[in-house]
Amino acid sequence: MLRGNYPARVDEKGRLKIPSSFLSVLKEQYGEEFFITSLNGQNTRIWPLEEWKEIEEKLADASSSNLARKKFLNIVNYYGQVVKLDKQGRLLIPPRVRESAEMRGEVEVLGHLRYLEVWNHQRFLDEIRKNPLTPEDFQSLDDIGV
Amino acid sequence: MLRGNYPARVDEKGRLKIPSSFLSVLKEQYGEEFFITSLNGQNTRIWPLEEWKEIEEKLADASSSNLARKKFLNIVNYYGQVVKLDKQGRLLIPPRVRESAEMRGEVEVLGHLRYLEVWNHQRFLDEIRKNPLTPEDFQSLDDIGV
DNA sequence: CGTACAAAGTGGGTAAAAGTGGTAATAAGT
DNA sequence: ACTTATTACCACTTTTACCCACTTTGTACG
Repeated sequence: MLRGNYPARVDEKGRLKIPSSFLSVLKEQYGEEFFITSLNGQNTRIWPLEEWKEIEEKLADASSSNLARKKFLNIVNYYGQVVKLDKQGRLLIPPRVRESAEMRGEVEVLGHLRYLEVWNHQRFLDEIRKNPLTPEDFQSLDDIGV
Repeated sequence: MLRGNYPARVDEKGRLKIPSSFLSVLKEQYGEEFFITSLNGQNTRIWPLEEWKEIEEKLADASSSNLARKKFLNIVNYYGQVVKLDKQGRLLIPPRVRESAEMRGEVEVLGHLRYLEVWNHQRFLDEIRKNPLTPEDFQSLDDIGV
């Protein structure tokens, strides 16, 4: 499982070094292949290919007339590419995502259990400042039992 | 399986270079022949001929009075042609499709597991801009289990 | 507290592959 | 038979993936 947050950087060639704490888990539990995409152009999602295949299967089962499904596939497919790790444990961020999600320089790599989410550092800061946890959120979390 | 998106271009002769990541899969898993058509005149579908034959068989089983089947065959046959890869891994887009789906200059080649979908770059952008994922969509995807 | 060793992270060069455009040859149509 | 259109082939340019080497950071031990 992928947890926590590690800073990292994307070099000029668009390569993202996966922090070694994530890397060891990923290599061991999954393979060397990943599906890199974005749901909104704001940040990047990195799924181990195996996890992504499961999602594909679930989507295949859903009605093909489901509008949300169609949109989701369009967007995710638009940004997405299958990428392999290089020997130094880096992933090449596809150009589309790189540009749209501003994947250069300092970034944050967040573990979301089955996938990683990558944010431009500055954008991430702005985001959490704009959206602090509200009393309603705490209520909602409380309901779940957290 | 065909996944993700690679930009490509259609040259003045109407030839589409299949991005090499797709090409290797296609050549290996299928042959050199493809059925190129469109379902709506807006974008292009490229089926490996083998996959297309399977679809034809399914259609053959369906009742010949089925109206949807009739319409589908009409449209698909109107646009469709069988095309072979050239030595450089390019496919000549049939003129009708080329014109109707605006297959010139920059295009997006999207992997849909068993076939490819090709969009005019600008048209595709307009499409996803018009249809962003809403909170309701996320709810709906959540229901599917994604 | 400092030094040395190991691990993690960074940068860049190069060979191979991918992409592009053009030309020649063949076929088709008038 | 000549012109035009189509298909196949060839050669050049650009890009990318891979590999190697250096730098920095963290850690352990003297």
